[in-house]
Amino acid sequence: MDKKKAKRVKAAGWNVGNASDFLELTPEESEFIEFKLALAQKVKMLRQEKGMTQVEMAKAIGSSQSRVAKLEAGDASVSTDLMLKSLFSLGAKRKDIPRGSTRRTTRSKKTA
Amino acid sequence: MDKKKAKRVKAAGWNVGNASDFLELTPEESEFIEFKLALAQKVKMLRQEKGMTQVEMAKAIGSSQSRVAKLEAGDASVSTDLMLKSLFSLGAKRKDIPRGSTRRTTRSKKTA
DNA sequence: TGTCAATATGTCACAAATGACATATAATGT
DNA sequence: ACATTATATGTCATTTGTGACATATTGACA
Repeated sequence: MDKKKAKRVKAAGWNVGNASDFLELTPEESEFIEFKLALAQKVKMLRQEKGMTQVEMAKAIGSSQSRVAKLEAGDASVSTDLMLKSLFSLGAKRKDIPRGSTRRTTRSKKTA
Repeated sequence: MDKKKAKRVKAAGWNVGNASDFLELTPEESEFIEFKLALAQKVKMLRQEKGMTQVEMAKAIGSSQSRVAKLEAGDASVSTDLMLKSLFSLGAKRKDIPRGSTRRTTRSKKTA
């Protein structure tokens, strides 16, 4: 069924328990998760654009490299608060907050 | 100096310590706070549009009336996560997330 | 006036997120 | 191959947010 989405979410590090659990996601849950994933991507993008390392980024927001890594991976243990603080600390404004749907930038694995 | 902003923030329930502390807010801190205030307003607006009470709203997001009240008041003890969950549970989509600046809807007090 | 529903405010035990740290795994250059 | 730097993953003690509850305030309607 909605395997595509399941894979997207799972791939981004969300612990959705098991596949059938996942399919129980309400629309608002999906909306929320996708928003967080979009935030995560944006943070990673902006940081790289600025040529910063995760360590530098961490220092900028008073956190640690490991947390930044989890943040960018879209880990469920990271709050939107931290993501937004990161975004803003990268110079983003309110209007830069992602609204469109989560875009896959990677070229999809090579069907090994 | 920036008294207008100070009043706006303070009025919304942010504990900014004292006025001089407040003036030390970095641009990203301001951006973050204003975003949260905009979220709070939007939640209140949508809920009222739907003719829901805070109690109903609370049940919808698995929380309590008091927390919803604090949320809508822009209380600093409420996370953006809860605000976003509320927004989405009210049927908002990602594109409904506020981007513009915080608008005062009230007609400004009548100069006592 | 009193009553009733909605909202606001304060507190607290519990749960969730945090930064820090260790360590593993890329990635890049020599 | 070996360094070196960047990023990923896992764990944990402390901090922060949470729902629940009591209670106060507000507003509307008789």
